[in-house]
Amino acid sequence: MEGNSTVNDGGAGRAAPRKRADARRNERALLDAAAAVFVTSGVEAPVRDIAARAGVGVATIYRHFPTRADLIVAVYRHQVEACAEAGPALLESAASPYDALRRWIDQFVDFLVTKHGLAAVLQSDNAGFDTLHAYFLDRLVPVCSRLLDAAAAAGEIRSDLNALELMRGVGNLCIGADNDPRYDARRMVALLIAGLRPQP
Amino acid sequence: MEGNSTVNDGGAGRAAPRKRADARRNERALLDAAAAVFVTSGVEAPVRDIAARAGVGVATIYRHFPTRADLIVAVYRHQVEACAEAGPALLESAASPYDALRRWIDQFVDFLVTKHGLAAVLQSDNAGFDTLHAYFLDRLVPVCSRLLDAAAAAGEIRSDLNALELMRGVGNLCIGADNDPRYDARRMVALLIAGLRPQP
DNA sequence: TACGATACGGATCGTCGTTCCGTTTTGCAA
DNA sequence: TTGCAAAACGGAACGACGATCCGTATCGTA
Repeated sequence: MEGNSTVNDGGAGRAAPRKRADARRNERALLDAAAAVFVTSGVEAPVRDIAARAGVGVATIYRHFPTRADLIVAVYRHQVEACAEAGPALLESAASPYDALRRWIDQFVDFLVTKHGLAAVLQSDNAGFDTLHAYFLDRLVPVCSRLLDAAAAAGEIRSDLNALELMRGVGNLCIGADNDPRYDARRMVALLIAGLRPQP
Repeated sequence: MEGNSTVNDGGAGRAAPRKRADARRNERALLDAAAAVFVTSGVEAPVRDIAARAGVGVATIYRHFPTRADLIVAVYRHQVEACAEAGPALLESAASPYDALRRWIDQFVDFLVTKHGLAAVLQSDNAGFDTLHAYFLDRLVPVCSRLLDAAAAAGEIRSDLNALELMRGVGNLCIGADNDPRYDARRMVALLIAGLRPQP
């Protein structure tokens, strides 16, 4: 678990051309800088700020992460993976499939609301963010779908539900959850999840 | 119901200084142009586009509508008012308070999803949009609150609900409802409203 | 018709994303 | 160690945009 983080090391693929030392150093510096700047200024922080924090020129950022989406994905990949892997685990440990679903969504919400502006950008129709969109959806929708199916099979929720739609709904509810103490995204998400139950 | 649309005509106030003819003409032209451009390019369309469409210079836009929020409010004021007034009406005509609430939310959602990018900007933490935020909330939250209270009094929904939070939740769910046929905001909102019912 | 106030329009400034290009660094081989 | 080509770098430069400034044109009135 090391080496060229973003692209290489698919495992089997031919020729890992092995990047230069300064390139690897800068990529690491950029990831650290981006993570730090994201915390204080949000995921839409100016490119120049991130470059400055990392002590590199702006072009270097584009060389390593062609779009902002690539940078964001790289920064949060670990946490997204953790969330994805938590799905099956919860399904085993929780009292019921519905409970597993509820807890998993909670975890996802916890992740989102602590990332300044991530939820907002996650649904941006801005082309160039569709990579980000795609990554999150590809990784998490199947997990959510499994949980949904299990809960539906147990008769705990309605069966006409679509995982992608639910994930987007939850993501949307998390937008602006920071910077306004009057709005509690967790409570709204809880309401949405409560709405999944079979209607009387 | 005419005259200086944005500021004057509060009714009682001293001296409606009566703006110049060209000023009134331009304000009207700007409102029409903005409405048209918002439809095609969304509410975040470049200021220059709107000015060009109206046949005026950019400064004129800022003279009449200091912030973009002012322009958006002016363009949609009628429809927001209509929505606000529909609340009490529905409460009388609907079969039950919960039904009135459901229909009112539906109407609000219909309004939001047909306005390119309005829902997104409605929760933007960007200062300068807080005028917009404030207008929508001031006008609609009390209406929603009445509906909520009525439904709660009838025992149709839980009573621990907050109108502001609900409005923001609904607004958030409407973000990105256009430009992605896989996401149906109406369905998610319906789920959220279903979640309002007293839990078993 | 003349004049002051009002409003106008486009030039201008600062910010930001993105690209371009001359320079520096690195890895490797002689 | 030294030489060199490929790889990577950094900052200048460009275009889009929001916002402001200022010289000019227009309107209402005396």
